[in-house]
Amino acid sequence: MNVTIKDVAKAAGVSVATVSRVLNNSSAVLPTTAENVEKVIKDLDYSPNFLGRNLRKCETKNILVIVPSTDQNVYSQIIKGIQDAASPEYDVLISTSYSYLNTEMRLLNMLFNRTVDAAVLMGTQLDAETLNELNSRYSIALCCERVEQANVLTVTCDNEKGAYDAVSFFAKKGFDRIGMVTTSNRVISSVDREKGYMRALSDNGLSYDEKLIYHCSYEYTDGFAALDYFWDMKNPPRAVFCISDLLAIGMTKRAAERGIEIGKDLQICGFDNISLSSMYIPELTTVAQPCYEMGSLVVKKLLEKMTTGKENNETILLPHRLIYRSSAPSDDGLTDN
Amino acid sequence: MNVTIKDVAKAAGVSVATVSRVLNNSSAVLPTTAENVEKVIKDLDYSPNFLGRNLRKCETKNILVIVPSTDQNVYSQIIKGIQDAASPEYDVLISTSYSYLNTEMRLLNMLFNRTVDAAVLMGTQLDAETLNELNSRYSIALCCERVEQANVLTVTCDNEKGAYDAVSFFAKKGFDRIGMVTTSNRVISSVDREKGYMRALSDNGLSYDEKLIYHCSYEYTDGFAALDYFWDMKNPPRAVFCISDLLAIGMTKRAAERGIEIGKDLQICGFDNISLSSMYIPELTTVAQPCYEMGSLVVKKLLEKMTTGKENNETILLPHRLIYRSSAPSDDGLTDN
DNA sequence: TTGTATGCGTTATCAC
DNA sequence: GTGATAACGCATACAA
Repeated sequence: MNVTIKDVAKAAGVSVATVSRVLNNSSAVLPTTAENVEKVIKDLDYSPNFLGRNLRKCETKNILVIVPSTDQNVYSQIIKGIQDAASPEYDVLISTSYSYLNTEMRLLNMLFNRTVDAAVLMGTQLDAETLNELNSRYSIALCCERVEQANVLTVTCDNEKGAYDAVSFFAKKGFDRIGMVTTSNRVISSVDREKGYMRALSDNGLSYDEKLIYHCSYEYTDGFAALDYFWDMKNPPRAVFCISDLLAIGMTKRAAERGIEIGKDLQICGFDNISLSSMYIPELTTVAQPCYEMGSLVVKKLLEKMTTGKENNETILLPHRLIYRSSAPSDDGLTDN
Repeated sequence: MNVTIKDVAKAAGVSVATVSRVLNNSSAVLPTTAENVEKVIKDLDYSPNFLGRNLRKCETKNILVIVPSTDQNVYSQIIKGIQDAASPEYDVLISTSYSYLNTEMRLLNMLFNRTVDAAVLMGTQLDAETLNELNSRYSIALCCERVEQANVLTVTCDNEKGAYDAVSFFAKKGFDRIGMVTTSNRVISSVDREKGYMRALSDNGLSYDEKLIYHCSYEYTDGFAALDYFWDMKNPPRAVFCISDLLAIGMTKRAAERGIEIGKDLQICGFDNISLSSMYIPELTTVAQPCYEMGSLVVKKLLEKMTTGKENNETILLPHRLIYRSSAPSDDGLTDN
């Protein structure tokens, strides 16, 4: 077996209590004995077993972050914010659910069995009832994707307003037929972005045409079909708002294949500002989520909640930002709103 | 406090030992008592505290995976392979080091303090000596990036041969001046890829010209300067091999800005086959690493090592694949080698 | 300032 | 088939 606190105590000629004390520099220990113990610890290359410590203290200083995936999305940027806010007090453990409810449940076991003290759920598949039940017994928070009726600490951005701003921008630029690509899956962020689209149409005196809405899945390749759908209409929209950058990039890719020039023949705006959006050719105009801030804030609030013990189930909407790049018109001549 | 095994035992009118037995269905329990206990477990919504279990069993069934980052690289694809190979017996905990040695060391504490049973290190900053020391006391493995002199279980791909194939391809297509973009940082995969470049030149009767090598960092934006460097030469190379897709995409982006047509004026080949490489315009010719297989295999071998207790510090090179896309010539008229 | 003793929640060994 | 009970490694209340 490994070297334990007992071995250190024996070698140092003190009690385990004293060793424990120097480990946690909890109460006063004579400098000389402390020095001696530390020397032994180094000599024996002792490293405390946290299973014992955690069991005793009823805490692990681990935070679990469940993300659907880490490829081509906003999560890796959010994770950085989470990490920084948690460090150095807490370690952040990331796990991917691949959007499977079963996998997510299995990962949540780490919360139930005390492997972690808290969990941040991004794009959760859990329903409101389950979340509320969970929230009453464990420290959890949502990030990115809120859940309707869930009374759980949530940090996200104003998806409705983000979409509203993007679509209003197109309207103000003179486009009267504006398409939208959204998900068939009724994810709340998509629904919110659809609402923003609707409100922008209405506020700008544009009529709603259901043919201008294209429903599909999340994949980049779904953007191909979206482009074809719109461009093969009798009277194609000349501006399209996509509820995600990935779909927008899929459209752009397909447009290039068909010789359609994005930013000229067709204007496209995405949502998220994933790192890819500024790397692409052409660069993608998009609604930026404040990823780092979202990650940072959700952990800050969560830890606050854990230390104070005060209930806090607020939903915080962080401000988005419309980023003008080449896939859509510049913002010249428009006053800020 | 929470409901424990004791509470269940009391409520079920049996001993904690019996409850433990039904939990682990270790030894035979009367079906009727088992049924009863399970009912109580459900009623009390009991969930075993793994800190106790782990402490007792000296294992956590957790595997730590340390990655430099998850944005725009091969790691997210490798993680999927790791996850699948570990599941359902082990949980996979991912943590990002952002390539900081200090952070990596801090994360390795989870190994020392028994929060995890094993660790997979990707692109580690640790030196061979430290790794060997670690390997003698803990279950670790390297993936993606090997470390010279480190006698540790390693799964990666044949970087030298991958580069060799890419550069040979250019040579066979008639290019006699082939550039290379590599990292100033002496990372072993870069060094191996450079070696492959050299050997391909030599095997194809091409002379080495140090001016055709551009050294920079890892960032996508470093590709910009690389493009400028080559294109502003008196006699620019018409084919360039980049040791990473990200650098190749940076070059492509800058080329578009300058009106240089990649795949026509200039041929570019990357390395890695990150998901972005097939999404980009133009699509990137690249050397594909078998990411999923690498992740899957490293965990398989690691678990094998842990269960059998047999030492296994082999280095396994998985086969790469040259993927022909639009940023470089097609492979028409070339025989397979 | 330091040591002794107890308990955290669980599993495993031994009786019965 | 089941129940006591010791142990896992540690932190802490209490005694000294």
